[in-house]
Amino acid sequence: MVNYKHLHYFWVVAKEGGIARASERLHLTPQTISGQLSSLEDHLGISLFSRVGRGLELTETGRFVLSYADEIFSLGGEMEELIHQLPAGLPKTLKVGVVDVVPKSIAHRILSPALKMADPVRMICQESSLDTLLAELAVHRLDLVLADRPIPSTVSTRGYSHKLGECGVSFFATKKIVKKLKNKFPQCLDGAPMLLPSSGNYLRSGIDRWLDKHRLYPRVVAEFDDSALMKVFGQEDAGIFIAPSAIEAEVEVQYHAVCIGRVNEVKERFYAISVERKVLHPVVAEIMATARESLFSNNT
Amino acid sequence: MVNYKHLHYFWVVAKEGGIARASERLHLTPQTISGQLSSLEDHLGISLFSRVGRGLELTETGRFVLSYADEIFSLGGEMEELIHQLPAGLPKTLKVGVVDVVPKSIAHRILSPALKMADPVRMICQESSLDTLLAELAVHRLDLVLADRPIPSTVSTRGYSHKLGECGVSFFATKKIVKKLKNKFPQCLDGAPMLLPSSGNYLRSGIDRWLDKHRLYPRVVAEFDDSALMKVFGQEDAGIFIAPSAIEAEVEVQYHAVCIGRVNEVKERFYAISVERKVLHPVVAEIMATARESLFSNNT
DNA sequence: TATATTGTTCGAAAAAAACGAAGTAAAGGT
DNA sequence: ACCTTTACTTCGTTTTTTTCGAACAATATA
Repeated sequence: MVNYKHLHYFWVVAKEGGIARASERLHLTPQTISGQLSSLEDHLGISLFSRVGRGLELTETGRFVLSYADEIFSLGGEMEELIHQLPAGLPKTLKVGVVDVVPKSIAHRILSPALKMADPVRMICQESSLDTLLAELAVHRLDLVLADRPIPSTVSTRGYSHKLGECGVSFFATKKIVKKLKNKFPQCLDGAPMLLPSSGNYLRSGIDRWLDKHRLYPRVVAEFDDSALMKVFGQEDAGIFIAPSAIEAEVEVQYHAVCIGRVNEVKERFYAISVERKVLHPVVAEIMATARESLFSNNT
Repeated sequence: MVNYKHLHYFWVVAKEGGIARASERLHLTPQTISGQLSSLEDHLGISLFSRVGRGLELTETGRFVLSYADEIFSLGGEMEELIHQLPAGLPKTLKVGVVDVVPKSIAHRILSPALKMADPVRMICQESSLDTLLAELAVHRLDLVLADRPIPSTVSTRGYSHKLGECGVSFFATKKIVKKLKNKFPQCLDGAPMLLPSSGNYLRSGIDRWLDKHRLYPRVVAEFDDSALMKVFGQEDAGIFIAPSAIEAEVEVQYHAVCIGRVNEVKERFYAISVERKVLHPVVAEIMATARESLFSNNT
C-alpha cells in the first residue's frame, strides 16, 4: 500500500520543480520532504527523481507516477470542493438497474418499499443487460442491480449478491393457443410453439434441463432478452411463454393469457447486487429486508 | 487537505460493511478505526456514517465520498501494480503537441535536439489547436506543447509557459505576384492579395495592428489556422504570405517564393508549455536550453 | 575563490496512530 | 425479563511516524 502522504509530497515536488520550492508551499522544511521522498522511493523500490546537478529530474517512472498522482489528487480536491455543497436538502435518490430478464411486476414488487418510506426517495431506474449494469455499478453510477442470478464469478467487477427470493415458473398461453393443444400439461408442450428467454440467460438453462429430462421438445418460435417483450409476443398468440409463478395473476390479467401449468423444479431466483458487502444504503437495506420476508411469502 | 490514510480506512469500512470487519482486514483494532473515522468526519465537518442499531449506515455524503474513494484507491492500486513492469528498458518517449500555427521548420528546429541526445528518444508528435493540446497536456498524454503564445490565463488548465525565442516576420510572394506589385515594401501591401493567420490567432492581432498603423489595407484573400497550408496557397500564387524571418531561406526554397520585406516591429514568439513549473523531463530540458541559446541567434 | 542555492544525513522533539481496558447500546437466544 | 454476543466508542498510555535543528556535501554564480 503506497503512503499517500508521501505520494502527495512527491506530487508537490514534481509540480513545483524542486524540494526547496515544495517545502515552501507545504510549510515544511526541505529535510522533511527529502526524507519522506526517499521513503517513497524505498517503498516503491525504484527511484522517482535522478539527482542531477544541484536539482532533481523526473525519471521515466517518476513521470508515470506523476500522471497517476495528478489524477488522484485532483479527484481528492474535487471531492473536498463538492462535499459541502452536496448536503443541501436535495431529495435522496436511489439509482437502480434492472436486468431486462426480470419481469417488470417483480421489479416493482421488490422496489416499491423504497417509495413508501418515511422520507421521500426519488428512484431512477435503468434497464439493460447484466454486464452493462454491473459496469455502471462498479463506477457508482448505480446503487443497486436487480438480477435473476448472482454476480458471475468470471466478471472482474467486485460486488456482493444478496438473494431476495425464489419461486417456481408457470407456463402461459392465450386461449387461441390453448385450444390447439392436444394433451394436458406438461405433455402438451411437446411440439408446441414456445417463446423462451435467449440462451445464455440463467433461467433458460434450467428450463432446457427440465424439458430435456421430461423428453419434451417444443418448437422454439422466438427467444428474448427482455421478458416483457416475450410476454407481449405471447399475448399476440406467438406461443407459450413463461413467468414466475408469483405473478401468475398479474400476467393472466395483463397479457390476456391463462396459466396452463406450473413447474416447481425449475426455480427463478432474484438477487440484489450491491458494491458494498453489507448494504449501507438505507433505502437498499429496506428494500432487501422487505423482499426477503414477504416477496414470495405465499409460496416456497 | 484530506488525510488519505483516514480516507482509506473509511473506504475499507464502507466496503467491508463495518468497523469490526474492516479492523480485521487492516490488522488494526476497532477502536483505532473508529477514532480515525471520527477524525475524518471532524475534518470534513460532516458525518459519513449514521450509527444505526449496532451498525453503521452510509449517509448521502458518505456514499458520495465513497464513490471518490473508490476511484482514488483503484488508481493507486493500478499504479502500484504497473510500476514494476514499466522500467523494462522501453525506449524513452517524448510526446509533443505542436500548435498548428507554428511553422513546421521552426518546430523541427526546436525539437531536433531531442533526437541528437546521448540515449535515443522516440518522439511522438501531434498537431492541433492550442485548446486541444492543452487538454491533452493536462491529462499527461503530452509532455510538452509548442505554441506561439503563452498559456491563456482564461484557460483553467494549469501549466507553465517558457519562452523559447522571438523574431520578426517576413513577407513572401511568388514572382508572379511580385510582378504585379506597383510600389516597394511596405506600401505595396496596400490593396494586394494577402493570406493571413485566422483572426483569433495571436500573431494575427499583431499584424493587424501594424497594418493599421501604417494605413495599409491589403485584400485578405484567405485565412488559415495552419501555417503550412497558408504557405502552400502562397506558393500557388494565391497571395502574399508571412513567416518568421528566421526561416526566410527555407521558405524561399521550399515554397518557390521570394522575401519582399521584413518587419521587426511585429514579433513572432514561441513558447514551450509544460505541466511542471520547472521542467523535469530531461529531454524537454535539453530542448529548451538549446532553443533559448541558439534558436534565433542570428537575429534579435 | 567566495557565495548563495539545493539537496542530504543525523540525532532529538513533536505529533499522530495504535492499543488495552472499560463502557454503552442493540440484537438474539433462553 | 435476563443473560450473551456483537459492534461501536471513550479514555489514558505506549508505540510509531513525522518533523525539525544542526551540520554537511555538491553545484552553480559572481
